[in-house]
Amino acid sequence: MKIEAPRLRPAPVDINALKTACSDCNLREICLPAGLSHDEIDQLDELVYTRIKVRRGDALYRAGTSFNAIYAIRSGFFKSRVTTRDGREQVTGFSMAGEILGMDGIAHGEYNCDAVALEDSEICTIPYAHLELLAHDLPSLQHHFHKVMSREIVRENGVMMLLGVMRAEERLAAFLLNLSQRLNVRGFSAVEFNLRMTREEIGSYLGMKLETVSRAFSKFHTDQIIEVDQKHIRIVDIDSLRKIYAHHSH
Amino acid sequence: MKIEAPRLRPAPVDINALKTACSDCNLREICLPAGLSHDEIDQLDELVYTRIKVRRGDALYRAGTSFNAIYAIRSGFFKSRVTTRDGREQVTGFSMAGEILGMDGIAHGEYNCDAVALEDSEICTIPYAHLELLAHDLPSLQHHFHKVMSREIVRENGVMMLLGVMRAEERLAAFLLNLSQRLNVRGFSAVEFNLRMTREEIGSYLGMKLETVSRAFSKFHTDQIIEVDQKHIRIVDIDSLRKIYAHHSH
DNA sequence: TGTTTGTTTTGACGTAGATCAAACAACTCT
DNA sequence: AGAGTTGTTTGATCTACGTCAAAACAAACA
Repeated sequence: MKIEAPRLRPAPVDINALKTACSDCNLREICLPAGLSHDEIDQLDELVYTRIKVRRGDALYRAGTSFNAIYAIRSGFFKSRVTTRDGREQVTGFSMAGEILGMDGIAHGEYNCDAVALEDSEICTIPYAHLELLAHDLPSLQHHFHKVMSREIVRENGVMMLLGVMRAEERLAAFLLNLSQRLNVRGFSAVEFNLRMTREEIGSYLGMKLETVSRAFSKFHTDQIIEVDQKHIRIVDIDSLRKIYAHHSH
Repeated sequence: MKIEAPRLRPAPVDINALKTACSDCNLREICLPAGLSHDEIDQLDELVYTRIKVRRGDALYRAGTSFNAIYAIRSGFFKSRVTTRDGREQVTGFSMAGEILGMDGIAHGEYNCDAVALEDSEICTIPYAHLELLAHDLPSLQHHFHKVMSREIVRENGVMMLLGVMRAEERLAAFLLNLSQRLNVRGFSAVEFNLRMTREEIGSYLGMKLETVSRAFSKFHTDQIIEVDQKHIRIVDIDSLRKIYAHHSH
């Protein structure tokens, strides 16, 4: 029997539950409002007036559709992916509550990726034109938005490192440590969680085949570094995981 | 791998030669001023008051040093790289005239990469604090700066695709086509150019070993797709190159 | 001009991870 | 509850690319 990892999110059913403003949102320290004053967040509330639900498997937006908003994840989990003509997908990232999606659309006026929900999710829509106007009035918002974009650049640098120089087990260790850290920031356990994505999606993200992902999981299990039961992961020996990640040797 | 000692910026030789303003710069349609009105570019001129030279092999900035400016390449060629503790480098990008460096520094107040000149280069320094102020007065500058950052995100998406799903020859084809296109935009030949980087640096960027890069070049040569003489490249059959790139099959 | 040092090419061989295949476990839908 | 579908694990085999080695070449320097 699998153990459910602790969750913060209560499942809101009615429409009123969705009418949560940034100022009330428990993600405000992580999300776009991070670093803004109380008054500033109040102004942001007026900007983020549309909240939508995206069901598991549905796309929040698709590559090629016209860009006019960025999105903050209020709850749920997403993958971003780019796809080739011949149908092969590269997962470019996984995103969780408090993270921003859609910044790839600013460049050319259309999104570059698909953003697909890996579980039922709630999304705050931030119309980009409004954001620009508000950023004009709130320098700290402007600055923070730059930071968010820059962080995405830095994150992608890290993925390039992963894909370019690391071996299969190092990649998976890096992936698990990254998830662990981000979940921890959000008040979840750093050592026990449920994966929201398949082995194939992990593999696509890490540039390896699903079988190789599976084998690496099994190897970590054998070495008593993690416990794996399907999507449920428990990190038993995080130091070993860090060592595998940091080693990079050879 | 050679380790370059960090150097302080060399004194510019002729201050007048360097005193080119954005408004006079032939890169203004490509660089940060792109899309700004004449008046707006004049304002930008006041912002970009420091120009420096960086000699081949020297770093414009290094990972970990504190961020306070972004840089526009006026002339020359750069690689950006991230390095692991154990000294392995991943080249995250190559940059040429009109392109912007240093946006990775906004996220955490320090640069995430080293930016190393691959030839003697001239750089326009854009103090970030000033840029934020000016962007406040010039909405179109703000918008364009967002675009530049977003483009970097999109570019990195493409590299992830390269590294994640493409095979060696596809990667090299993509690389050559990308270089060709960017050189062409700048008024250079799209089919004949000199590489500024070594096989090893290309390999690091593309996630393959220098021998594999060399073999792929030789293969293209044998197949009469390109002519290669050391760093000099002539694309003979660009359609074949595109086919190799677009194919992605298998 | 010759010596050194770094870069590129090419060949022979090894291997991490891909591919193929099969059994199984877990969801979905009726 | 049962049938179909999708995801996961594991084994056997294959291969694209890495590794090692050596020679040719080019650039840097004395």
